[in-house]
Amino acid sequence: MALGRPRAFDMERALDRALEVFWRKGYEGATLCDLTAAMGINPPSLYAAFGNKEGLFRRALDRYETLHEASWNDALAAPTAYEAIARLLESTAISLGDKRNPPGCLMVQGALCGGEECDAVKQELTARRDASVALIRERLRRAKREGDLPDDADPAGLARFVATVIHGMAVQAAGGASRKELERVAATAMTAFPK
Amino acid sequence: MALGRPRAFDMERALDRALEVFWRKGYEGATLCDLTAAMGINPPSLYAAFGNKEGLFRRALDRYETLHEASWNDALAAPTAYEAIARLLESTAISLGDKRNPPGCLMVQGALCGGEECDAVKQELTARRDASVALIRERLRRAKREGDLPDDADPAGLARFVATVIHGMAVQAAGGASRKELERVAATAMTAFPK
DNA sequence: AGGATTATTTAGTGATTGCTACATATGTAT
DNA sequence: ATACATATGTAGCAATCACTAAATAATCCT
Repeated sequence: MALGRPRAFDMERALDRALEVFWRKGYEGATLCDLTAAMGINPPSLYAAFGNKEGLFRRALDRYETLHEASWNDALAAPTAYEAIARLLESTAISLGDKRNPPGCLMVQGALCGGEECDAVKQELTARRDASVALIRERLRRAKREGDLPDDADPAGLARFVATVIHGMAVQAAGGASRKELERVAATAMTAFPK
Repeated sequence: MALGRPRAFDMERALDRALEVFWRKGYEGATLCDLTAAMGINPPSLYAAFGNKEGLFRRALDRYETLHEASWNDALAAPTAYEAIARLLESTAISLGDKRNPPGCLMVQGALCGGEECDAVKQELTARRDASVALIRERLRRAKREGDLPDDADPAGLARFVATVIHGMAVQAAGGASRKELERVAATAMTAFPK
């Protein structure tokens, strides 16, 4: 067992509460007071466990990605590229339309812009969004090798289009769009996808 | 002429500077210190002219919309719905890809989320984004009446799809996407549009 | 039992936030 | 000239920001 006095709060549970706050208010809008209140701990405990606000945010980002990893993997594991992207957009609509979650997407609204003190966080989010574009692109490249996409298809361009639709759906959801509306957007987007 | 001591700064010029700051940092991230420095005035002048930070932001929003009004009107005035949307997406790509502007779109990143003190601003932005969806929808309804869109076309759904792509492009642009990449996204989106 | 190590609570820190009181400056109306 | 009305610069307001010093509490190891 670890040395010293044991931690009195549950890390994962506290992280989930912090995630909820960041998701709802963004990096800049989430105050330490909000965070400690939601997590049920005092500032020194937060700093001992996570370093600082930015460290906590990065951990919350990891947690957020973990929560969505399974549905992304499931979607991209579909036999054809078309089906993979269709499932990806559908699961995005379901997740963004779920009113049990805060509205919108942490990867988008966590820090699209802001004061200089959140430049690093802004960069981190951009990098993670780009990583998800790369994930889609690789799936489409594979599809092209497997003859599943036409030879003249452009995996990079299509991947960016799909990501654009996903991020646009996140903006719609932040503005209160329903699951049905998001699913309709997803279905329309799929008509742009080579079959 | 107006009574009292005349204003020593140019309102429009000052508003443009404020717009630039809000555009780059968002409503929450823009401090009054940033704003007064950029506008070249002291806080009391700002408050006398604009009421408070939120009032200044709303004026900056008006100015932002004015700047984009012409290209929106031009695009939607195209003879066919297809061409109207194509032009709309193209001009969006050009505007968002113009490195002389701050990255991204004020309507999106101005306040997607944030602390409670910016709830009103968040609502205002949502309302204005919804208004632009309505603008597109009305153009598509007209197209349907004119036989320019198939009878089974869904103007509301298509309008929301187009808005979703535009807002997604704004997120890409905030992350540094180039004009070319945005134009490619726009072109791909158009393949989902009935011709 | 006693020392070492880590967590927690309390109570703050200096810096920055949006905003304003007050005195002064600059214009018009009479 | 005097009164009135509005704008400006100086200086600073209370509140909140992210963060921490210091004392105490709870565990392990010897």
